[in-house]
Amino acid sequence: MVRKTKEDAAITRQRIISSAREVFLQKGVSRTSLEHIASDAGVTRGAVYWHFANKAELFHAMREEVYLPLIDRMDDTLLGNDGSSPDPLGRIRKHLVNTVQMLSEDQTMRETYEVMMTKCEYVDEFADVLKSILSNCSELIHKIELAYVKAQEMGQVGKQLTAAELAMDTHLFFSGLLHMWVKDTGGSLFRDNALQLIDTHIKLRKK
Amino acid sequence: MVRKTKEDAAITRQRIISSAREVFLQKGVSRTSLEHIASDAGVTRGAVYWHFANKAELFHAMREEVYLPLIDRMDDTLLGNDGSSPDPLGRIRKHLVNTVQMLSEDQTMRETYEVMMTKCEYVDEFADVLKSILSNCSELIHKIELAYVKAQEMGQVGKQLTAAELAMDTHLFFSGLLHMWVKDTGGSLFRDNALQLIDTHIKLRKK
DNA sequence: GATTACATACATTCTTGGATGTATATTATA
DNA sequence: TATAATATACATCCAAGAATGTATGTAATC
Repeated sequence: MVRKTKEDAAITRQRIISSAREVFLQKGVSRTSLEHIASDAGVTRGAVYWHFANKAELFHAMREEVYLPLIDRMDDTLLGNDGSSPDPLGRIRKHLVNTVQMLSEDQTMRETYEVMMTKCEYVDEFADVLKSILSNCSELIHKIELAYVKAQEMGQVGKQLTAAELAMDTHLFFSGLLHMWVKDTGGSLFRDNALQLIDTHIKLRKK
Repeated sequence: MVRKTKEDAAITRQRIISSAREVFLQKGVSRTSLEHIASDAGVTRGAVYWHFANKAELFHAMREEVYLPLIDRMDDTLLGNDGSSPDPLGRIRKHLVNTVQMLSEDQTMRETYEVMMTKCEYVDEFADVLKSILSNCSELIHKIELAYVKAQEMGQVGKQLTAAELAMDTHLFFSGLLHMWVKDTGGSLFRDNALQLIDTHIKLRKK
């Protein structure tokens, strides 16, 4: 009972990715063998090796499944491509809120973040993932900065600090929040208060 | 040539810890075998197993060597036990600056942070390390809050936000900064600008 | 002489990668 | 349109290495 149709194969591939995410989350990436993933997906290692050259490629597939659509959404919110009212500071806030809400609601995204932040060692084949993250950060900071420039032009935010400085502070705040949110599996410290923490951060630069 | 004196044994133990840190940094914790560590330290696995029950205990020893003294220093700076002038906002700033400077100057601390942030998977025996970190965060946030309370009493900081809110924002900013600092091995984005980023953050709440 | 501080040897368990098998889709051909 | 050829989508098997933990050996110290 082999040689399925292309659609069946695509389903198998997707199942393998989902299983990988789950087992990575439970065992950590290093301690997860391809046999673990295969049996969780109801296939054998043969299937895994057919779709992915090795564990690293599977990891990348898992990551991109979440990251690629995420970046698009962030751009829309931050740069105002979603046709909302011209409220740059509000858009920055909305971007932060949206991301946190997606983490809350989308289990796949939440698990992927948790794997990447606390269940993966960035060495050898995985080392360049960090480079990629850093590069994404640069772009994101720049987009936040653009929003702050507009916010300053509109008088939403004071000019005692530059837009670049404000953007960096916001980005660092949010990086910290995401890290703490993901690690705070109990929820009492950060997860339950994330929206309020964002509001605090935004209030600090109003007027 | 076995059975050294107690001092010799202590030196051996220390060498094993140092080697562990180096090899962890290069290979990641999971891919590091006790044989790797032993040969780097110039001993055999027998010596490693004599001093540590397993890799996890060795990891904890490596971590505590850096963390225990660090927490003491932070308390002194933040709570003003170092007898400096009563400038609470300045003490918060000093705490942030001190930590970044220690990261820059102390290779052992820098490597330990890098291992913990990007070369370790927090599963099974390592899972409770995250709990420990979260718990330390709570205490640290509380100490920052105390400093903000005093800063507000002295009029250094406005009262439109509570000290608890300010402390959370500062802590999240600094968590983000530490993560980015450690990952920014190139240095161009965060390492070279860390002190200025801290000043920006402090300026945002002055007056 | 007992214990310490290791070194050495061994048994076991995991994991990987590759080779090979194989039944079915798909495509080309006639 | 039927069929032959081939590529696909896996499953199965095997060999080899690597890592762990433990058990035991041993020499120096206390």
